Amino acid sequence: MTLSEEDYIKAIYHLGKGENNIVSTNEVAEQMKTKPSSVTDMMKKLSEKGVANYRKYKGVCLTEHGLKVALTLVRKHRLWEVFLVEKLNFAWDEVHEVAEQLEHIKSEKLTDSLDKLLGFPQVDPHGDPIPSKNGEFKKAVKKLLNEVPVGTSGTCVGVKDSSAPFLKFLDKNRIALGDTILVLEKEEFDGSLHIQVKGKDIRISDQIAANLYLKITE
Amino acid sequence: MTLSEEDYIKAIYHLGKGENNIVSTNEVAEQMKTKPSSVTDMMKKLSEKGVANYRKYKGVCLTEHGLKVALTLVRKHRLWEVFLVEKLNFAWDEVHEVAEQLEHIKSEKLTDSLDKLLGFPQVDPHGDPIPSKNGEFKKAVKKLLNEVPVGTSGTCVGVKDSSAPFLKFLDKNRIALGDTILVLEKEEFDGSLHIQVKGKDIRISDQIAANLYLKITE
DNA sequence: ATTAATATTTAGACAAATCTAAATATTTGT
DNA sequence: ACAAATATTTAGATTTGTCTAAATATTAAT
Repeated sequence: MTLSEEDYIKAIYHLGKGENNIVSTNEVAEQMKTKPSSVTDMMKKLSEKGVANYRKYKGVCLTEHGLKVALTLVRKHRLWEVFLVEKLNFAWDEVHEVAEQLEHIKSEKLTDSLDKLLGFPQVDPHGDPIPSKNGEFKKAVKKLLNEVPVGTSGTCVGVKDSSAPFLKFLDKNRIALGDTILVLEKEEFDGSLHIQVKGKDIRISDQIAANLYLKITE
Repeated sequence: MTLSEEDYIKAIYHLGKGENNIVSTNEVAEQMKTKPSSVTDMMKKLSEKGVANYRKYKGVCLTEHGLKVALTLVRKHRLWEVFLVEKLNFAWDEVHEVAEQLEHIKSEKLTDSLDKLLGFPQVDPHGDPIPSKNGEFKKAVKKLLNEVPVGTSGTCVGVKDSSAPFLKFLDKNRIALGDTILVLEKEEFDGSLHIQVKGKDIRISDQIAANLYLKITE
């Protein structure tokens, strides 16, 4: 599998939202930052190789085999992201570009050893689940912190309100993007929450919780 | 710099034995497993890019800039080899192929963080020195263990006698390829040695020492 | 149901990296 | 110093992945 072929497979996978939906030539072209005519050529090639089902004017989706390739790429990408953050102290938002390169390294032994070194992580630094060696993995959804039930654990991935006061609050309470948050308790009276972040217990109001996005794997 | 260009630069570097000697088209072709005509084309390109000095029929060597590129590649290759052995428990002889891929990853931050994670190693698992960030590095030489002075430390990289009894002796004494050996003392009378391997002190005869290759950085 | 707008494909060209075969230069042996 | 052997380059072709422009198919709108 060529570097370029792998990139197209990943594009089809991601545009299909992990559901392997049929995606259009133009969608792929936009994602890959190429022209539709280039996509048509590549779709024919991927079809011949048995990794994609392509029908003229109808769009393309992955075959069973293509899906396996895509999941392996996603697995490698996310494992490397964990490595960069956990072992090399990269920041949350610095890992993507390098992981795009590292995901193409071909060595099953390398991938599995890395998985082991990292303690078989379930999610990457963006809270997205990491496919297992045999390609199974959970779906992730993004929800506001005040909408999840008690006992839920997830990764903090964004804010709804990005005003200075709110961001200052988060900073003061040591809540940062990429942190894992566990909901310990919810106060019925005012909807305030008791949560755990980086091993510390804190209490936050419903308003705060209504402005924090969590990514949770179901 | 293209993947292919980088491979040619490394080939020129290695054929020049780290001395940046002029190397011939045919030598490069053999090393790269391509045809001489392909090499000619690439040499012209590398010359135009300012990384090599190529003169028709005369051969090629690297420019100052090309040498820098080569040393960066060697640095990355060897750091990844250390990573694979130290962190992922790869064996001595399993690392090369994967490192060939990893050395092309472009991220200065990644390289330097890796260097730090590994504790700024001086040599790779084959005993070859690792260039520093700014391109300085020591040369390594291969010598028989009985020929080095007391106090010398090096990496065990091979055997002269590969008979079963000798290999069995090494195994019994826990001496393996890739191990670091330090010469503590030499007995003048019979030339026997007192050495340290993996934290253990052992004594070996001159005959044993005369059949073990050590790689030492001067 | 036709036309207009949009999406997709085809045809032909290009750059990178390679190859083969032929031409040319250099080196070696006498 | 000259012929033979060897090394190197040139010319022209091929593959991969891309592009533009033109042709064709699909979809949407009246």
